Amino acid sequence: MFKELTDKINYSEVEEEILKFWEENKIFEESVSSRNGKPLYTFYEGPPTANGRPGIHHVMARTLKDAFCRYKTMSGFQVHRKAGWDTHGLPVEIEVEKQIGIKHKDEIIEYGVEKFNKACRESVWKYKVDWETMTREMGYWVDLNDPYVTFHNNYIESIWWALKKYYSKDMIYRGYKIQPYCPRCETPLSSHEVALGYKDVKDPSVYIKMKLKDEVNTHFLVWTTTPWTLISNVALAVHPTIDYVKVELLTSEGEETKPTGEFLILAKARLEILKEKYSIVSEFKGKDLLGKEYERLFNYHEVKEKGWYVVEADFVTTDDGSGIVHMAPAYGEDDYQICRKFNLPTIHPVNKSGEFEDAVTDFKGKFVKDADADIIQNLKARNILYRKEAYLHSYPHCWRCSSPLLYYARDSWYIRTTAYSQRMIELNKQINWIPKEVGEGRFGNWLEENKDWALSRDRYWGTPLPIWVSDDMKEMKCVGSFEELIGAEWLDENGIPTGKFFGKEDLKTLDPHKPTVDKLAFKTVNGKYLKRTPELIDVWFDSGAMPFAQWHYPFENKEIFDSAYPADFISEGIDQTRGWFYTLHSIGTFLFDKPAYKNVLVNELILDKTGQKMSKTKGNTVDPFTLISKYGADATRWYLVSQSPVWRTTLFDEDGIGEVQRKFFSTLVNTYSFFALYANIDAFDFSEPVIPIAERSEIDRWIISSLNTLVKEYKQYMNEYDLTKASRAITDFTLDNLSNWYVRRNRRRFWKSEKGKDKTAAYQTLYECLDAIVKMAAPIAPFLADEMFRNLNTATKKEKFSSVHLAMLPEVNESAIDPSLETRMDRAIRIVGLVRAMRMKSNLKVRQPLKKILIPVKDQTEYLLLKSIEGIILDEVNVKEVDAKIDQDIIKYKIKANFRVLGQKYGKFTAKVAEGIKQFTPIQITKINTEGRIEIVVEEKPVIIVLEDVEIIAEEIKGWMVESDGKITVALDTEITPELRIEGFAREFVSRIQNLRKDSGLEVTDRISIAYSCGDQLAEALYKSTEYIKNETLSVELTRKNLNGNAVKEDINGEQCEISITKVLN
RNA sequence: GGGCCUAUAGCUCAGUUGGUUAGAGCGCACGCCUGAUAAGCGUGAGGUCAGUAGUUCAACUCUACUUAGGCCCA
Repeated sequence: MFKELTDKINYSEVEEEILKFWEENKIFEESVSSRNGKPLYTFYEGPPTANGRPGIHHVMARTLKDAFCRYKTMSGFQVHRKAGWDTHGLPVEIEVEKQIGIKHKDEIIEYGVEKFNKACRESVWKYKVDWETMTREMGYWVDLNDPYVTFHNNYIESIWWALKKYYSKDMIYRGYKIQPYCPRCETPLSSHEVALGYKDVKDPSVYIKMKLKDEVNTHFLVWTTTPWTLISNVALAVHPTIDYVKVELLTSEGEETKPTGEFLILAKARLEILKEKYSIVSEFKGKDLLGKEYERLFNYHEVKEKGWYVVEADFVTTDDGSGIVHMAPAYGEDDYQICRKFNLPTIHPVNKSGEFEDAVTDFKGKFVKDADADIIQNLKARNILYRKEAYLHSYPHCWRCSSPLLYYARDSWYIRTTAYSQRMIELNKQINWIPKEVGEGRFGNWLEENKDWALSRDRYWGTPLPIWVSDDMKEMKCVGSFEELIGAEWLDENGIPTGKFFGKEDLKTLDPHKPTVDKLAFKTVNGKYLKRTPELIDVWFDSGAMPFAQWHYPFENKEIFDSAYPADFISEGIDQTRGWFYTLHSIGTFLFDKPAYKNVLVNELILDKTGQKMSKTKGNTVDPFTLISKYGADATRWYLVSQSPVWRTTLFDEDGIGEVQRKFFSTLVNTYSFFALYANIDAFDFSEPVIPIAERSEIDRWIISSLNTLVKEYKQYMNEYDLTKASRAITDFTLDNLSNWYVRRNRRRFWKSEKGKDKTAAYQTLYECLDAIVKMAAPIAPFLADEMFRNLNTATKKEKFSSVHLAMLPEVNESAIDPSLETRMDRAIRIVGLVRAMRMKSNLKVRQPLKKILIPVKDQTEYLLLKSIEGIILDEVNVKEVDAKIDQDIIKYKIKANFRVLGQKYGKFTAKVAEGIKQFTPIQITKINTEGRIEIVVEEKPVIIVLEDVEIIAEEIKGWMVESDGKITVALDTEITPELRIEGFAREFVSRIQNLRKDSGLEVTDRISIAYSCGDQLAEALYKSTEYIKNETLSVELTRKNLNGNAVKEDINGEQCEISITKVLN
């Protein structure tokens, strides 16, 4: 027996049952183990961080991951799915700081780094339960029992191994990094934190004159909004191709202007900033200025390198300022990069509280921002201040304490990624990006502009940088495994060697985090101690190392790693382009000289339904748990992937999930229920031999052909990682082809016909369709698909698999695809539509039989085509005859140009020829139609038009009602003869009886007896159709008698009638 | 400032190598159908295919620019 489902199905309950079934029977585990020995399809899970609650975008990302892993499993691959957790980094620290009430980084030391990190280690799992619940409820199959965790010792040891690889090839170096820094909290901020605190503020905007060394009385005009950085000025930058001018300032006395002998250099496009009159002395490009030296403004510091000359930089613009940019490498990223390029000195006279050091004698001890006014005063006194005003702009502030942030050069460790960026670009070409423009554009450009990776972080909770250095930084040692720590000497709290050494037994209890590793030192041959550099590494290195670190490679699992690198598939949000996608690629390229992944599916943001970004402050976030319990995971998943291509932004509208459920899911369930209802009545269990497709009826062959076409398309889309097209194709087939055409057209075969070959064929055909749909839907809607698969399979035992997720996808049966049959059916569907439209317009309901329709056809081929679908059309539109007319005496044709053909032949002449064709007389149309060619004259030139140059469509048929869709024209005979009227009564009457049966709650197999009372005309019609009526309504008796107004009153095509039905007990 | 993406009906989206009636769903109005139907089907209203210029016999489609929005980077 097939389990009967109703459309009142509670999807969440079904899903919970399926979850239990999966868990009790270890279906996920089996879906992996049952593919032992099969080719691997490698998937890498990008580790989420579990100290934030999961949101709807996580459901999206995980649906994609899950769908393709299931798809590949059902295609015969073995797909291991190891979960992972990203557990280090600033977000965790901030969470813990809040928890224990710390505001300042230094307080962590007071609190105790050990205690602090212990708290971090626990805080990491704050929302683990939520993540696990979400993962389970949404049906994301991933092995949560054996995840990789970035703070685990094995994971960290693998990272150390990788870092030593870098180190030993001289790929790690110390440098400066310009970081946003809060002078009050004394901590650098991440870009994420910076974004939180932009405020509009007024800063001084000053133009300064910088005196050229070798031109008399000539100054560069330089603009800055941070006067305090002028102390550290080391160069000026110009754009090489921008026009610059040298001007002489003029004084005016009355009408007269006099030269002052004072010259300024600035960008030509910025002349407007000059407040007095001037005359242009000369004009030149920026590159002509390169190398020109000028006098230092402030001489507090001695430097070795050459500075104070003009360099080129392409970020210089003429949007504001003077087109000449002051360079202070310690305080700006652009400045720093340029100064590295030209080997300029770096002057950093500011302490960690943001105050000038003593060396800056005039301003020492002042907070730099507060020193601005004094510096301006100083410049003014020296007559090198040209102009000063206020400047309103958006400037970042600390999100915790509101102090203006400073951009600071800080000591930092770098990975020299620029050394192999060309190789990254080459290897990127091997990666299949979906969509490809992310790979070529966003990611490609990022690689083109690659900068060295700032690896270190001055924080506490993270993977320690395994480098030990001497106090003078001259000696270094990089540790690439925990064993290499053996022999290191323990230090006490004050950093004094204790004489105790790290031994083999210490390996067992080692916590490779701070502060433990900081207590170890290596003694060098000349007696110096190497101590660990205090920094951690960027958490992005953690996640980028997961291909090998998840396996503790190379210390263990060499074979596993070798067979599982690179990944076949990864999928994350577009925000990972410069995050995980990059770090995987960068580390992979360097260590293994291979891309880390072959296919990467990028998904875009999910916005709310008005296109606004979802955020907690706006309150427009969507809670995945609520959705899943309300609609079920299947509908949510299906909605997310089918709504819009996943690599475009999705506007999330909850109503859409309801629609998916109502339309697709309930139609599918209804179709299944219909099947189950009659299959149970007829005890169909697919035990009969499969009827060859060739021996089935045409409509069976049609749906099987369409189904195979669908399977083919589906696999193509899935192999292109296009879930949107795949899901839409399934939906369209299920709704249009299967439910609204095949099942509707074939209902009678299930409930009427005797058992036999045709009925069996119908059951087998519908079963095969359902079976295939369920399998194709399984990757996206894993619950309902499994429920239906199991229901189908329990009854038929067609497959040995206990779950659809263990089964194989249907194969495409090419020989079952019959394109001409599909075209024919498409034609029939369109004709039926046209006839329905005409019935509509003349108010003739489909139950009223009509005499005939007439369809003009061009030739014998079309005639035969039409005849082959005649039966379907007649039955569907309730008409007695299809007349396929070839003769044209009563049909008026319209002719129009076939531009596609004509355009190639005539080029510029096309429009004129087309106009000529439009003017054809009916005789000319007939001539070209019968003779295949005709000569016309266009602009006095003879032109031969052949049949392929034109399209001829019937437009009107004399005396008939006509409807056309531009290709096919159908005429309908609307006359209702007495015989047709009688038949119409009978059809209408049957319909009423069926409704009554249904309303009375009768089973479809119950027998009834009917009594009715009505006028003579209707009674006569019913009498004549007695057999038909009894047969259709399963009634044993049909009698006319006086019901005295006590029964149901009906209007049968204008005739009043009373009807009563009674169930007959057998 | 740079890179990438997007712009088609009130809303969400299709639209093939350029070819002459630009489609679907939702919503709205009206009607029909129904022993699988809380469903479905049909009809109707609703489009300067963001704008401008260009290429072409022909542009929603190709090119350039502009405008608006989004994401990323500076």
